[in-house]
Amino acid sequence: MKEENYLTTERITSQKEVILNYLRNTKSHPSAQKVYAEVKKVLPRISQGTVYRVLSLLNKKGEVQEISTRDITFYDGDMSDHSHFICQGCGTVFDIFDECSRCKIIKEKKTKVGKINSFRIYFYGICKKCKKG
Amino acid sequence: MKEENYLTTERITSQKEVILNYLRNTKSHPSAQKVYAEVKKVLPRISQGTVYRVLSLLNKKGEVQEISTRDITFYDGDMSDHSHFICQGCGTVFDIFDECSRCKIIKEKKTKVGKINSFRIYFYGICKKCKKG
DNA sequence: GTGGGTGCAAATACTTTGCAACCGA
DNA sequence: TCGGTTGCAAAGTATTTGCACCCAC
Repeated sequence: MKEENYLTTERITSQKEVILNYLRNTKSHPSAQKVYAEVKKVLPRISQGTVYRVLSLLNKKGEVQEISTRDITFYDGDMSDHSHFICQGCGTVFDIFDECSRCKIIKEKKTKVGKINSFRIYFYGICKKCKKG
Repeated sequence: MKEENYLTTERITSQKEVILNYLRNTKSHPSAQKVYAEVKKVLPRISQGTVYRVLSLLNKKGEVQEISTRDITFYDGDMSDHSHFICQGCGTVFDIFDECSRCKIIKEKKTKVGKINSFRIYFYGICKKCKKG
């Protein structure tokens, strides 16, 4: 009758280290496929399955965050307090460090959804570049 | 040399009408699969492809809106000004009519992303129910 | 040595698309 | 009639998973 995380010790492997290191040192928001391609340069034998499993694990641990768009899930190694703007045209993810005080209040107060201690804010729209073209 | 929407007239079909009617008259946020299942009760011969195509069309025309989560894209026939809260635990989409004045300002002013006339706001977190369980 | 992690490949699941038939204007 | 739309089925794509082997502790 094993519960989640019951009596298990997480093991540190080079795969995890390389993936986390890559996400911490990029300012882009790579997809799992992109992470796979990049990490493969360092660890040629790594598999897609491992990349997806490690990314999921890191997300659950709060070491990285997932940014899910219509088609692809992107990953961000920057866990500082910021929001994201996702362009519905080209799918690009932009960081928004411009903090919203009203949203800060919502974060700490009751909402119709219930009491929420922390959540992420996403903006969906059309970016400057796509608006032109 | 046909451009997008160049010299084409949109045709009104029962498929479109039934799908739009269904989305306008539900307060839930059904997935394409759910729309397919429900509409099939009225139009037994409708196909998944048609449902996806019509939903995509209605979204482009601004008659309904897509709400994309990690796994599934949901559809909302309510185009009034409101935001969404998406539970990362159970995937449920909640409406948030609690307007954020600061975000309203961002909507109309320049941001680091560029000048944005309209966009949607999404909150990702854990809902009350999932927090308990 | 033990059991969590990994590589590999097959399987999922949602969504898209090619094509011939269909039908609204 | 004309060409946008549909049904059907196959294909596409991101992601997940079963399993035997591997290796960090």
